[in-house]
Amino acid sequence: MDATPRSKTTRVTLQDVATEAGVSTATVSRYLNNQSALKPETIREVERAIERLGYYPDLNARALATRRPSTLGAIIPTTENAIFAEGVEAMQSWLMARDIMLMTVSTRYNPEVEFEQVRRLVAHGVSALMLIGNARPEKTIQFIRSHNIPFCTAWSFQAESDNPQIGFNNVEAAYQMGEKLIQSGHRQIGIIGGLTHYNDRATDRIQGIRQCFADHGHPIDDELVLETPYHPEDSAVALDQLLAKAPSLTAIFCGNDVLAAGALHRAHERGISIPDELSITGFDDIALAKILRPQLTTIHLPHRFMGEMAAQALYDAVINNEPVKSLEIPFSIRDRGTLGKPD
Amino acid sequence: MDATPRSKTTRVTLQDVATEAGVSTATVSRYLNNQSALKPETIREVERAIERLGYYPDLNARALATRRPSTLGAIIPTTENAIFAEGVEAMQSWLMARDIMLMTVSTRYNPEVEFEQVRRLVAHGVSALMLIGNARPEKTIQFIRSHNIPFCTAWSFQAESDNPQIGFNNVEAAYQMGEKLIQSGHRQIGIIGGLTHYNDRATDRIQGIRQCFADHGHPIDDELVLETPYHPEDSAVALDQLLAKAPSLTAIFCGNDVLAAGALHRAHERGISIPDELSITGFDDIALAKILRPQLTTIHLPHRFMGEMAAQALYDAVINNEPVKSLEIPFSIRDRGTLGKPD
DNA sequence: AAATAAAATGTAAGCGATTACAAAACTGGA
DNA sequence: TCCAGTTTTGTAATCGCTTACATTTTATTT
Repeated sequence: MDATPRSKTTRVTLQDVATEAGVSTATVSRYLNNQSALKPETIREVERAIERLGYYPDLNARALATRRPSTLGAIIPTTENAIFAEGVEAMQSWLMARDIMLMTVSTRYNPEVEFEQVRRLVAHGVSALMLIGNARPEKTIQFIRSHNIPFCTAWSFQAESDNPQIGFNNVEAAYQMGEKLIQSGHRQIGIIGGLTHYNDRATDRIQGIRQCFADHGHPIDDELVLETPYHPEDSAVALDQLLAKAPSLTAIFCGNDVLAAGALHRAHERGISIPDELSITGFDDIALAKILRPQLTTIHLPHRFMGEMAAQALYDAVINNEPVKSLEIPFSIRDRGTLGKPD
Repeated sequence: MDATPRSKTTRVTLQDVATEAGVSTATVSRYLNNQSALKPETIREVERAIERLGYYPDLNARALATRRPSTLGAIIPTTENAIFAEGVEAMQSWLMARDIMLMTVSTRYNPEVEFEQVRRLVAHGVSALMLIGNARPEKTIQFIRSHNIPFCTAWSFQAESDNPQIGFNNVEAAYQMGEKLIQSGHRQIGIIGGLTHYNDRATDRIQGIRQCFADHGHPIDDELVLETPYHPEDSAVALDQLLAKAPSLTAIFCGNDVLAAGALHRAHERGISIPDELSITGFDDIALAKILRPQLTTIHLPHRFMGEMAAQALYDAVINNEPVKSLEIPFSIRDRGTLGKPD
């Protein structure tokens, strides 16, 4: 294969290849970027030199010289929730096929960390950025804008935001789930949502479901709306609290599938039969949703698709130098086993 | 904040800052790298210039000039399995605190893709690499070695491998789970393992459990050892096959928690009571394990810890220019609800 | 065969940083 | 006041690549 062992320290450079092939660096570079015509003979010569030396280009140096996009950045709250992991992985494959690297970093839902990560990625020369959601301190977007870096937000689509967005309408989705609940006969429900601080997805979902119930004449009391971190244990505690406050609840709307799983688990522990005695709804439709018993009634989101669309939007933006186009992604309700009719 | 809006195209460079501050680029650079002493007055001048211009260094250019490590690479099979996602996230935090960027890419369990990704990351100038497991075509490690890039493998620790490894002994872990099964009275079990092709974790786990049962005089028949992709649906199918072949099985050893979840789900569908009629064991102890009913009996691995250790090992290697030190990570069995005694 | 156009290659100036080495500006002691 | 010894700062080469422009080769036309 790439035979000759080279010195410990030095790297094989374009120059080395050029010398080996008996041509100039420009010619090798042309070969690499298959631009203007080279003599077949020269091509062969260069190819052999590259082969012999085991040369591969230094992409940083290239980026420095061309100022052409070679990496994009994605900043997500966490990779632990499959919801983002899947989307980012899809983004990555899509971009990689076009020879663009995706740098992914996470923030643990902390807006200050997010700001730091933005700076870092920008310093690293990413030519575009994807962020999750629209809620964050102003300075973050300001910083991105002031550096003329194309960006989009994803996993959320809010008519009122002027960010370029590749996402779905969380309010509407929650609202529709609400209608489903009402249709099934539920009148008094509790909510276990995510922490809404700087999290528009969590905020919108709660707002959507409350709006819906209010519109139908069954407003949800403030004290039946709980916010917790996205962990099953927290959700379990929340369920207990909810049931303590209002034993007559017939359904729990959860801000995502992880919370729903936690609630479901706790309900089982308490010997509550789902969905006969209590209905539970999720949000996201992660793989987990189909493994639980009963399978989770939840809202399906095409995460991979969304990731690809985001990748494409940013790609187009940096390649064609256009503004990033927003795109609203559709969702759908997956009616499975945790939503039933109250007695 | 960083006030003055700058031209669309140009980037603020060291030179700009130098001019603005009325000093040379060397001085600004010195300020940035807080090396030799600068006059307090000069420092103030430079700071103000940086502030005014909103300057931040181009890390690629810096990397080019210094040839000092600024990014490491991690190549994992997939981010969709929480097992890797968690570990990598821990790596990342650890490194970020030391101002090193981690570039993560995934391979979808394809060794050719992995090779490609290695090349890519190397071209991108990562100064060290982490790979998952030891099983892969020789050329991959050869390539890394030939470029004098420090690396380690993780999630697997095999005495016979001469790679630097930060991982645990999969054979031994599976063996211990086997002893637990035998201790509980199981004599005839089936195995649903991952695809062993270029996957030493899957291979070792299967080997460990078989070895154990063989050692105790109850060898497991070849046809009761199935390999499937890591998806619950595949595992469900596998369970059906196993039960068709040998209805008298009293337990199923699964290669990871996802497979266990799939088997568990299918068992429920078939009305098989777990663990009374059938025991199921998992491997990894992902968050899911505690949400299932019954909670999964599985092998706990400190993923975050492993990630941090890998980060540390590579960091030490690139900073101090030492060889990467191997480290065996301990595991432990979490005995929960899916392992019972056969009738 | 000479003149001219087209094709292929080479030269050298960047890209944005760092860092030897050199020069300038201060010290303080005689 | 002058000189040696420190501090502080500047000059310019360099990292590995791309690319505008210049130059040489080759092909085409007359």
